[in-house]
Amino acid sequence: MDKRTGKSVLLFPDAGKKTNDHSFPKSYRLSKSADYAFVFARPAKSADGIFTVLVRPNEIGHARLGLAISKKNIKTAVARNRIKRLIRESFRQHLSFLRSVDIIVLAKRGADKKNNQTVRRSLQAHWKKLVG
RNA sequence: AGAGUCGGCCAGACAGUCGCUGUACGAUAGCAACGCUCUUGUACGGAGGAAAGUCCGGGCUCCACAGGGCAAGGCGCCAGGUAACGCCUGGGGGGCGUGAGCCUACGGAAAGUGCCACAGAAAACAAACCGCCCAGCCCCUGAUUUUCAGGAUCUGGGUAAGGGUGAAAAGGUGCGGUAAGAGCGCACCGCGCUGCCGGCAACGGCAGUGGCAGGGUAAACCCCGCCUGGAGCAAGACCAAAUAGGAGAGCAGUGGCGUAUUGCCAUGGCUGCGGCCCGCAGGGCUCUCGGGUAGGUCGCUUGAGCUGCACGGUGACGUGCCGCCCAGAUGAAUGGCUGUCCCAGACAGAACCCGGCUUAUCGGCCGACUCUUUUC
Repeated sequence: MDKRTGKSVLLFPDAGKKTNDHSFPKSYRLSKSADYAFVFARPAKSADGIFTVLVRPNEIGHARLGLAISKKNIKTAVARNRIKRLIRESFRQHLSFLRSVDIIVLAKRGADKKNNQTVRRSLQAHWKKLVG
């Protein structure tokens, strides 16, 4: 695989460098059922064969991420963990690009069959479509 | 060298970089009585052998509980280990394998009940299809008749050797015996009983004795012995906003009693209808209290713990001493990217904690042992 291809996929050339913008503390996650209900009520949607992404603007001033990876769609705990980690990582790297929105990512059946690069590209497309 | 058996161990590695999470020590800010929270720095920890299935056994928590019995469920050769077990260790019986070894729900069928397809005469207080043997009536054949010999049908009786059916048909093989047969008799094997010996025991060995009891099935009911109260960390304890609801207290004023302050009694308060009063309808505001929801804190990881050594034990394991702290998340951390290397990385993710069992699993390493072949 070409080294340049891997890096050029990122939206920001400085992604991967040490910047405060790329930390991902607990306050940047949806942690209450009320937060989830807020997004599910009036979401903007974006979907492909891997994920369904729901977005709703919030008043907090930064983006927050919530995950809904069902046991029904992805069987083993190991596969669910992998998908969640990839989503969080992509969210973290695009945090300065994402504005003040609450995001919920739902994984579809078969998402665990895709490799890491495919998953990353899918997520970038979702961020662009919903926020850009 | 090949094939195999048993036991133990590992679970891609390294580097750079960006993150997540816990603890410790700091820094900044906020609330400010210890302290708590936000952000942040440094250091050190951060999934498994099965974390899985949730099939057993415990700890822990709450509820229930005088004692005993019944029911229900589980377990089932013997001894030991253990907190406990359906687990483990050692031993015995049975089965498989040339062997190292492996498998084994392995108590009771002379307490009772049920079931046993098909085949077969018969599947259970035994019975007799084809047979074999004996006797009798009548008939046939042979030698002159009686008589005798042979044969056939039928009748009565004996028999369980042989045939055939079946997973299984009142032990097996052999010799004797008999009309034919039969443990009828004998020898060996099997079985039962008795005694002695070995063993804690299961059980084994030896000797004597009985001709020999009687189908299978108890992961069918059942009998015998032993065990079991129920629910689970969403257990349980604590803090506790908003809203609704509950309990209590107070709230302008007016009149009376009282020397007076205080106090006591009555009325009454707020909203709507109404100009006002009466009246009717409804309960206002403030504070306090308790229950309790969202949410939060604890439970939450120091434990039947791990390592090493010594001792006891065949072993499971136990005892003692030195040392160690080895995940604790909670919309849920342990990862992303880049590079290098190789034998190319399987199954798979902690959720209160332990002990087991079962199931999934790429490959590799170590030790002990067995069989076969070759060489010396």
